[in-house]
Amino acid sequence: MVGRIVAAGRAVLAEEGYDACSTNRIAARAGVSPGSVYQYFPDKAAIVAAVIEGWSDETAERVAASLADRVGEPGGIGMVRATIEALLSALEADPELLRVVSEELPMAQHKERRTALERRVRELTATWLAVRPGASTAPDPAVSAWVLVLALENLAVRWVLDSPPVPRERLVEELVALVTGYLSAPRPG
Amino acid sequence: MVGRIVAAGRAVLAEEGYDACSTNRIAARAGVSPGSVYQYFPDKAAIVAAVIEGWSDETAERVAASLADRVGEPGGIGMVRATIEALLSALEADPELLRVVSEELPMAQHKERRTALERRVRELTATWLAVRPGASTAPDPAVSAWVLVLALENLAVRWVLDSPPVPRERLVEELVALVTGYLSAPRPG
DNA sequence: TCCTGACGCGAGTGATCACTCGCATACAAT
DNA sequence: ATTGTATGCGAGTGATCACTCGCGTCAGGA
Repeated sequence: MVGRIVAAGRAVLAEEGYDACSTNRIAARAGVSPGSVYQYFPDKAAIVAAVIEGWSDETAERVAASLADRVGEPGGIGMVRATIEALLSALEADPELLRVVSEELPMAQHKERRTALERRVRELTATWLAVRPGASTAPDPAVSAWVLVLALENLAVRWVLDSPPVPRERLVEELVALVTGYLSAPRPG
Repeated sequence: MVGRIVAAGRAVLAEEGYDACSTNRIAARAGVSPGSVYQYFPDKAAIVAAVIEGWSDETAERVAASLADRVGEPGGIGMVRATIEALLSALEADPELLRVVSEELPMAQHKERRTALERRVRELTATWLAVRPGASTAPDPAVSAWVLVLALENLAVRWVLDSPPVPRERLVEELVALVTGYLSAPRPG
């Protein structure tokens, strides 16, 4: 029952957008009455939160799995490319919901949930940066991870949502160049 | 009178957030009656649009001026750094409004206005990339500009809004490294 | 002084929507 | 059969808010 409501919420959000996502609409979509919804959720925000949590977990899992599996491996360009591919695939899985989450939802309520995803990926990235060959000469991995994750996140999201005239392969090459270039850039220190 | 309303709208948006930004509140803040507002604006969205337009123009002007003045100059690291500084300064000018614009406003209505800002900066960047020394060996300037602008935009915005523990000087160094590293990264082609 | 019309006023209106409450139903225990 | 309970129902409610409309007010011209 909870599952049905969350699934309906997700469907309504993805298909009709946040503005059209009223509690009655979710209930109708789930095939239950508006009253029943409130036996399982305290308010509308909780339903939306559950939808976002589900999507966020799915997305994070895909990216994190790709990173976590290889944190100990000899770092190389293959690792970078594989992670970028994983990120793109994860975001491409449900573009409509991605659009709602990143463009329509009032961020105030869901900021923490979204940053949790980012933080998880960032920590994995920092770990990988720290153990990678040549790490001793590099600056603070936490800062580098922050830069890389935010840069890649925005580029990947915008590519999926705005579909600019850049083929996917080309995008991957650009992102790989961005990461490797940044990591090997000369520093003033 | 129009100016007063727009100024009030901007103040309410920046100080109280989008949710609290009702037409009556804007009117009260402007010291006029709700009815009077509708002699100058067709609806609430128009007021918000005017506020965003003003902020967007200010912001774009600062960044574009810094870029446009130097498009013909011998490109170098100084140019990159100066532009990044200009971007940061522009976004730091009104952090509260930046927060509302990038986190609270329903993007659906204002997407075009926001992308106009990005497009303007992107085109200037593409021009600079095309005439810069070594441009002939580089790939499509439009693609590179797209990558750079979106990456820098997100990093700058998040730095201003989330104030991570990275000093401003350090951030500038990281962003310069990101740009120079990307532009000098080896390509498969 | 009187007229006039444009400007601004603010209580009111209609619609929307999150949320509630009393009822029906189905099922379990006796 | 009868009672008790939990589950779902859906019309209703109260609050919010964008927007309107009829009135007062105060210019400036005669």
